[in-house]
Amino acid sequence: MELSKTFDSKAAEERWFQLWIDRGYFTADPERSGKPFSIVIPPPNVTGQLHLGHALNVTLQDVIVRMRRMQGFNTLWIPGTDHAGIATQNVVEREIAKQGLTRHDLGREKFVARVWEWKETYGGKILHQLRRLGASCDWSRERFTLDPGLSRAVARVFVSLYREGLIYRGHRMINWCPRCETALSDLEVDHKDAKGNLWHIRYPFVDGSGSISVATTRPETMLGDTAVAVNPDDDRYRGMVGKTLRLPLAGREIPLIADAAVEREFGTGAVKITPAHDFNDFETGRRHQLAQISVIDIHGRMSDQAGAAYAGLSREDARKQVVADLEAQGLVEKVEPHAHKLAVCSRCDTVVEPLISEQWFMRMADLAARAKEAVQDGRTTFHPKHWENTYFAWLDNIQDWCVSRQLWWGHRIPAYWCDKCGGEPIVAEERPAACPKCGNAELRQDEDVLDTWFSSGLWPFSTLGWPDDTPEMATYYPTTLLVTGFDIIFFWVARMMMLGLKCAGDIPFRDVYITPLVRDQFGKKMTKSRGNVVDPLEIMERYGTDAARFTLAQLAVQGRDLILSDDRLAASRAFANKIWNAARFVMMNLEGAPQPLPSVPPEHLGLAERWILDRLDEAVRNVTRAIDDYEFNNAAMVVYQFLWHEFCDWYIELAKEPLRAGGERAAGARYALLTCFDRMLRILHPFMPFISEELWQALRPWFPERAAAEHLPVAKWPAPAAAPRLSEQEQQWMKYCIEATERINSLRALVGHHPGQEIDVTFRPRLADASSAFDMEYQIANEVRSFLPYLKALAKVHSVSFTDLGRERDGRVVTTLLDWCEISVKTPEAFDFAKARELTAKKLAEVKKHLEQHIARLKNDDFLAKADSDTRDATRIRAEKLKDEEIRLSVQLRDLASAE
RNA sequence: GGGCGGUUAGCUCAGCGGUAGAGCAUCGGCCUUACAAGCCGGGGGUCGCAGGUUCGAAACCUGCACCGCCCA
Repeated sequence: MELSKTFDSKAAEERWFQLWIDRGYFTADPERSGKPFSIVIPPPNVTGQLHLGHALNVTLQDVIVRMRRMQGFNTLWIPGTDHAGIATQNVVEREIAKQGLTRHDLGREKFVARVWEWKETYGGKILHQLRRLGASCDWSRERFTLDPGLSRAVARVFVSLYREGLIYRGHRMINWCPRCETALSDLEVDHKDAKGNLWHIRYPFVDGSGSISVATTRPETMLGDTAVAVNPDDDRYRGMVGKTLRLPLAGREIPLIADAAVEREFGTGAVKITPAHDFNDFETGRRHQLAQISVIDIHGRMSDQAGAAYAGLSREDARKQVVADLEAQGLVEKVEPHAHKLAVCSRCDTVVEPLISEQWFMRMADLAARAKEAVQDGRTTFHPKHWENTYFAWLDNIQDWCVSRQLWWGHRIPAYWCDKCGGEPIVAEERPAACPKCGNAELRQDEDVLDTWFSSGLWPFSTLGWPDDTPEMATYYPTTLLVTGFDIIFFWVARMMMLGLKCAGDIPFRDVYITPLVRDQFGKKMTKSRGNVVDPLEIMERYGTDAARFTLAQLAVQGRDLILSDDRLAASRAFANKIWNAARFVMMNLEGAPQPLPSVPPEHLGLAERWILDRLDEAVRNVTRAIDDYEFNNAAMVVYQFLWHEFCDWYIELAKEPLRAGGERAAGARYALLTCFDRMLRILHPFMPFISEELWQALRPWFPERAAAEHLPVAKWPAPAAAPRLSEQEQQWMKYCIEATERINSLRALVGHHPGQEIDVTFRPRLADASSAFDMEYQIANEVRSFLPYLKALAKVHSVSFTDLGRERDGRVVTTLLDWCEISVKTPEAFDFAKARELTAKKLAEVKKHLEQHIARLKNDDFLAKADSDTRDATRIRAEKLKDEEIRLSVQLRDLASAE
């Protein structure tokens, strides 16, 4: 058997994912043993397309879910989508608009049927994209917020909260989107920077005693003014408060009032009050019992109350007309450019109109207080923790939530009106047969639907079968973890917390991991309007899904944004290639080897074999801890470092020697190579599920410890050995071996030998050991002999010799100093002594500088008195070494000078 | 206006009280039969600025500057 020259990521992705699904590896069973570990996916919008935020979010969830599954947890990861009321309705409205139809032409029933049709055909595209990422969700449990079960949960919650008085109907000011023709919650409104004007308009006093100027960004709303307000402490208007003004164009008489909320610095210090079209003015109007005159209707057009001259005009046209009319009357004092924030619908970007309207609201104060408590007392924890501040801040300033939407796509509000007796609505899960008061059977269900987030808020338990007592609820609720972006803390996290505590009787999740935001290579947020959105599918296509996932995990640092670059992706692809080729090397050396390979007890393994197995154990410990702590970047780095720089760079090279030697030593090396690969691939699997499975399957027949599991997703997470396989002495030998190899290679490059050329090296004791130089020589020779075969192979050493300090130094050598010895290599005939002197002098200067710093520290009484003893010792030892090195470099410099 | 985060090598980022690190890029040498998507070796940083705490600060505190985000 042989591996192809390169890894075909696409073929592996298709092959393994389908097989995993077919085998049911991701299918959860609440009755199974094992500690539960459950996650619900933050449901993406059903109209959604996979973007990098999703890709990151899902990759991180998958990393942790896969590890937990391998660790033997009873794992559940539920996928699904939300129905995205406005967004989905918009999509279908646009579609039928192509045939010149509006939803009203079709009627509610037909239109909703049409939306369902669209959903069945195109909706959930994003879930297929998540599959391509390798998401190990329990796809048999896919949920949709409009599913019958989830809809039942919605109705149950609405009814019970209504009965408790937590849901009520109110006549209040709300955000209204004139294009979507629906109410919006605060969170569905975006604030954009806009360049507008500040119009200063003169309002004359009725008594003819002049006029007062008000400044406004929305002159068209003046038609609905019912007062002008100034700050009571504003000297400019002292004595005028209480007088009556004549509202231009409308002709109405309105009072000049004083209100402390007026900012004296804004405009002229006098502001017009339009209680029916501005949130602040609404409050001011209430304080002063002002009339509310609605001059703009739900279509965003001027109403009859705006006056015959303006009724029917759009807000934009009305503004032009009002300004023109005021100018004609000479009432526009000045117009100045003004930068301000514009409130727009987050779905369609239309300027939002504050309107007074009758809507359904959820009382939030109490729910919010309990949601806050749960985080304060640590039942739920945010990672990183500082996001708790954002969560608290929102809950502290919470307003009642407008939950009704004037849409057709969504959960229709379970409230029924009796037009005969016209009383309170009847709120019930099922349509009542008749009005309980008058017996009228012709009840009319409320036209509105609920905000999508109402059902999303129930997601952590409605997906588990709530309100029924299901085994899923019993086993998996509260869920373990929610992984989401910070922008969703209000939408999901807070509302899930409130509703989970209220309805399911417990927190919805124990941990909340807030992912970084993915930015483009210039550090800009990716937005459609900027056009800098990167398609993750394209990235997966170009670099392979494994590389894309690995890159995202590697860059996922807590508390910092993530900048994705091609360089990083290419590096991950190179990593996959490296693993692939390491496997090819192993395969090459398996010719004729028995399947499975015989197990070799540690005491029969060579030094290098036991060393790499110990190092792997350390890597396993570190990667496990990092994932436990949601440090995905560190986890990925541990795997990368081990695989590439320990296993490939060192162990594979070390193994070549025993493999060549054959016999028992080769068997030991093969054992170590295969055992490493088995475990390495297991810890790689959460990050790179496909290549790991591909190689695991290829090598599996030879694994000395044949796994019970047939495939990696259900293979056991490796457990490190209880004790290290190397003694301390042996650990030191390996350290010396690696160090000596690096130094000799460095010397080889310095003297200009060809990389492949074998060289002779001399070991001698350090100058500092001069007092016992002879013993030292003996000891060093012993140390080196314990790893000499490795050294010869790795550092391409032809012969080694040992000498004590007593013997004459040959001037034509270059030397390097280690903790335990110095190593010299002869210089060739053609050697650039001047350059070598320059380098040595530079190094010497550096060493001197460091040495002086250390000496100064050791002479400092404060340091000696206050630093702890470990630090003092370390400083002393370091100073000795520096001194040693200083002498050695000086000697070398002198030698180089005399040798030429 | 309130708040949060960031500022470390050319780029992307670790480190968060005791010798400044990684990956990529760069430079020199190697096609050494696992891998040129590679191997070996090297160069490169007064850790945003200014104060303070400390024997000692990239790290802790304060202020400032700039960048980004959230909320009003």
